Amino acid sequence: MSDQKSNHDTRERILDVAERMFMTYGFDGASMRAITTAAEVNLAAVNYHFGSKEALLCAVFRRRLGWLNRERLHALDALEAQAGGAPLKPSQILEAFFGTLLRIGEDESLGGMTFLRLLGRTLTEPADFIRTFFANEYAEVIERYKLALFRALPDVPKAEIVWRLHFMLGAMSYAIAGTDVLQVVTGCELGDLAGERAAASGDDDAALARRLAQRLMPFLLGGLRAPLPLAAALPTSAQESPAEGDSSTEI
Amino acid sequence: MSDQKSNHDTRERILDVAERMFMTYGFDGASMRAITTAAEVNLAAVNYHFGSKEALLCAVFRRRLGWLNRERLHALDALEAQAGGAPLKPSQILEAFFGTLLRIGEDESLGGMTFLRLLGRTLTEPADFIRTFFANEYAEVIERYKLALFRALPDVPKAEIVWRLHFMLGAMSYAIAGTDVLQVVTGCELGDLAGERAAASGDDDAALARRLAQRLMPFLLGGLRAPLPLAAALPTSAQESPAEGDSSTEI
DNA sequence: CTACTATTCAAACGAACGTTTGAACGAAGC
DNA sequence: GCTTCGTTCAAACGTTCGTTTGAATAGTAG
Repeated sequence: MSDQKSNHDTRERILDVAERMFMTYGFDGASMRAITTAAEVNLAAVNYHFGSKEALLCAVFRRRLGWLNRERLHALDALEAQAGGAPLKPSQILEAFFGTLLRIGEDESLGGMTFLRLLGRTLTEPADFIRTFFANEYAEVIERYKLALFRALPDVPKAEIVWRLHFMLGAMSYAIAGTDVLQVVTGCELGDLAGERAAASGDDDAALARRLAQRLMPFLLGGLRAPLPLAAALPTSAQESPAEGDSSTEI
Repeated sequence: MSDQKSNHDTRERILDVAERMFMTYGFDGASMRAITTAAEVNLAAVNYHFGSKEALLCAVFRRRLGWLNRERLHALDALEAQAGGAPLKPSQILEAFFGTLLRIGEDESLGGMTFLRLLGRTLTEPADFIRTFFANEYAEVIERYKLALFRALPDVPKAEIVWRLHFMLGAMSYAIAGTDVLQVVTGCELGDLAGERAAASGDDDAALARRLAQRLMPFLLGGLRAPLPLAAALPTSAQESPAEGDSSTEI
């Protein structure tokens, strides 16, 4: 019955199934019994190999985020080396950050759209262990990219850049998680998207990922370089907020 | 001990507490026992007044979304009446849609930031009853605004507008839900945001909501009007995709 | 063959969950 | 006063959850 399940085969099979079920049903909604049954392993296997359900979720993410964060840092290193000390272009930075992420969706061996959707969805889960896990996992990468954006946009207040980075992450997360409500909401009574998605279901998810990237990147860039809001009614932070008069057209 | 709890007082108190606890712990994470204990009502009160936990969540949203959707439709009606048949400006449409939403955050009697955060968070919950509930609740409003955007941006392919509406909803949802991971992620080692939020905690949430709106609207508008992606590698949908050459600067 | 380690398995554990029940309570109508 | 109806209450129901346990089963080295 059991073909050749080496020691690591069970672990990997659990991770694959857990990735898919956490994505579909959420962390609370995917029970250990459902996961282990679908993975055709014993109920106790998860606790034996990973320790707990929470540790399993972290393991699911660690398997993918290692590659992602490494690749993101390499991409930034390469860009900065190529620029030779000069500030990067915002479009380059976004391409390195979001393009690398979206490439996961095109490659099933990196997790594919399943992992992308899981990632986008899990970022909003309120459980504490998830929050601290992602904070630790993302800290270095975010810090590097934030500094790169600061250098790329010296005339934009740093707080504004952080806000917009926040907005961009949100737009991306929803976009990739969005088989949900929003797909239903925005897709109602419009055949175009449905038709596109139906046509894409024939292809791999890879095509959908490429299309998503092509659509998302210009949006993010447009948002990042949008005119600054008027400085009125922002009396608290008396930080660097001068000279946004003409930056509105040039940022 | 019990002051003067009229019949409706219990219902309202349950709704208030449920709103806050669903926001903090999520739908699964907030147990009936925790909710009823915090509301100082009997455990059976929820099932008596609302029928079930799922119905309670829907009631929490219905209490707020009624006002929101009505206001959104009125705002659009007013704009279109004022324009007298001419297409609206995209900024007007976004202001009517997102500005109305963000005004909730400024008014505690409309739910305040608590409800905004709950809304942003719940939109990603994978439970089926939540998806269908929001789909029904939002259908009319989204349809109206989508058509308004189509008329406002006649040179932009409709599918592209829907994508960008999707992105905007995502950016907004994350922005308002974002006490979470993203606040931690983007806030690490940057004193500005933390300082701003600390300073804002002195004020109401209203100040935070206003600041958020001021920051979010330009970002969304910039994303909506960003240059279109190149039509290359999009062979499937042979729809209206001409004339994006100069629309990149003017949309 | 034996001993040992790593893994799998069926079974059970205690806790927490959403929901139901039937009695008790209190104000209003006749 | 008595009944009626909407509401509250303590208690329990049955289910499902994540986790633990101890025996059974390979696979490997001595």
